[in-house]
Amino acid sequence: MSRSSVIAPFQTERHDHSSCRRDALARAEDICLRKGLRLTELRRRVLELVWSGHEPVRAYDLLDQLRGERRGAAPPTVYRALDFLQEHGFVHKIESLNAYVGCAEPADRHGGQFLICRRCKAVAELDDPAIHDTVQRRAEASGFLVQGQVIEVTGLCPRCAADPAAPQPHAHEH
Amino acid sequence: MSRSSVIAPFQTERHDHSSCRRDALARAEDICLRKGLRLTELRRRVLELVWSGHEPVRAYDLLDQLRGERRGAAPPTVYRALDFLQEHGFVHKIESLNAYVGCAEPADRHGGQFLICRRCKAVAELDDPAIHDTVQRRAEASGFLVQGQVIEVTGLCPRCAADPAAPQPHAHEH
DNA sequence: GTCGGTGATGTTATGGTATAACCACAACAG
DNA sequence: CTGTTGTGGTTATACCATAACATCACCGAC
Ligand SMILES: [Zn+2]
Ligand SMILES: [Zn+2]
Ligand SMILES: [Zn+2]
Ligand SMILES: [Zn+2]
Repeated sequence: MSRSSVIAPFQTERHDHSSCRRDALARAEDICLRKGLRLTELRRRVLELVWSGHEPVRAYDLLDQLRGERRGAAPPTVYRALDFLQEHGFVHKIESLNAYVGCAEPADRHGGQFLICRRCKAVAELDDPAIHDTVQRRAEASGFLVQGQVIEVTGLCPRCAADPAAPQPHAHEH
Repeated sequence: MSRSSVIAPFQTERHDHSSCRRDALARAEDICLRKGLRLTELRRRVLELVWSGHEPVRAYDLLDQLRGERRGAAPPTVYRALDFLQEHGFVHKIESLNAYVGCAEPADRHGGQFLICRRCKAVAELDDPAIHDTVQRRAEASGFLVQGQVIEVTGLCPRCAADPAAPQPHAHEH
């Protein structure tokens, strides 16, 4: 058996998410220290907010939260922090949702493959070589030079598929 | 040899694009006739505009063109037409560009797999079973119930990869 | 020390994408 | 004729993202 390609699996309803968040921040701090990157207070806080759950977070939701904490927060505030975090692999953008999720394995650069639950909104991240290589090979078969892959699969996570009536612990409030 | 999985290949610099456009419109008219769908003047015109080239077209570019032809054109005008065309498979949305391309094989419903040239902006569409099945299998291996796939590959088309200095026949004017 | 460069953030404004809500009207079935 | 449905007009607003310039902290050169 090779290692699982699931690098951020769907979570059980009552997992200890504070440890997810803590681990992600610790990893980011470690990587920035080793690479000489500046994980400033703002960038650290935005990463922490993105890790408030396993659902993609929208930029203006982040902005609303920042406005409650920081004088003068504006769209560029959050987009610049997100740019930094994306550039160094700490968060991914979900193109089909215009929203952002934390990456659980930022150490190695990867495009990311995402399973997005339509019902509970949770996202799991794969880094499956079979998917990556198949896409790469079939694109090259058309003479195309591949530089990046966007792979976003929508559907139902195991829990929502099993019990469509179950509560949705992570659903956004509106 | 099985049939090629490329359903909308990259075009040569000087292909007869008016026949691409004409064929796409004829196919759409035929399908709508057989399915009892109403390809109205507006919808037909939007489809024609989307087929102005092989590059994704933005909704507000369509709107600008409609405004020159039609009194009272507004965002809902174009988005409603695009909704119809997407729903019935005549156009696809490129999520990573927020733009729309015509589909050359609208007969069978498919998510579409897109090769997007960063340089000339042209898009080729694949409908590769190997990609589709690999994504399906690997997602199911995580217990995920797949409902839709977004596959968008960015890079360089054969012509741009071969000659990075060549002119870009389809580039948008600004 | 202070000068100047660099990178991060503040600040204002704008551009780009998409939908809500309500209205008018045509086509059609009962 | 009348109610229903589908299409598009119209107005307004929400949501997503960047441009451009100002300010400030930091740090090394001198
Ligand atoms: Zn968690
Ligand atoms: Zn779910
Ligand atoms: Zn063509
Ligand atoms: Zn190209």
